[in-house]
Amino acid sequence: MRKPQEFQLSNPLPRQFYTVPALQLAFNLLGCLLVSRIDGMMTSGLIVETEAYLSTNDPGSHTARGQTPRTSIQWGAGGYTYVYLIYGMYHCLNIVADQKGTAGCVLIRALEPVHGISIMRRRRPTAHSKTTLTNGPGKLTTALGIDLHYNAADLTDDSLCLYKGTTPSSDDVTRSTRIGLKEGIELPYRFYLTNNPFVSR
DNA sequence: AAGGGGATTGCCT
DNA sequence: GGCAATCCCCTTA
Repeated sequence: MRKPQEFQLSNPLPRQFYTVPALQLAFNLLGCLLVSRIDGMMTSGLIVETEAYLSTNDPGSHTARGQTPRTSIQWGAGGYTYVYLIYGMYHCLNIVADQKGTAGCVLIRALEPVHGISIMRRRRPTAHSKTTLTNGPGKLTTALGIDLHYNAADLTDDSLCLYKGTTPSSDDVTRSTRIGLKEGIELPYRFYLTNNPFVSR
């Protein structure tokens, strides 16, 4: 478990970090520190689980049937958020990948809490352990205070941004199929830190 | 431990 | 009008 003071919180990751293909970004995001400065409260966590959603040849992606108002942010440059409401009550945070003109994004599925753990507990009173605070895509957005207001946010600003955290070696990363989809279930586009206790179930 | 059902709403056909 | 990249609670073993 990493302590908050171990992390350098100047110089958010730059645009060029994000303007790479979604599969590459999904891998590179593991170990990065995601910081939220929302409603005057700072919370953060290390990214331990991601899923890539591609622009084409990916029936599981929201962009599979072309551009719609909701998904239009994905055709812009990488480094913006794509936040959507799911099942009427939860939000999912994605990070747009690739250059302008190409869709593709990475779903953040789980975090290891670092900063503002007491704030996260207040936002998620049903979580009765540190693990269940952020071990799922809907849980972590609630814990960090992210909703539709933070769709299309620029991650090079600082209300939501990323910092260099730990850099896992490829030996520490497991690749598998994605979770919860009806289509594209056979594609191995999920990445997580092997044996990390904060990965979703 | 595992599985089923209900909650709830913006977006797309 | 019918989903949907989820979570939580309740039941059964």
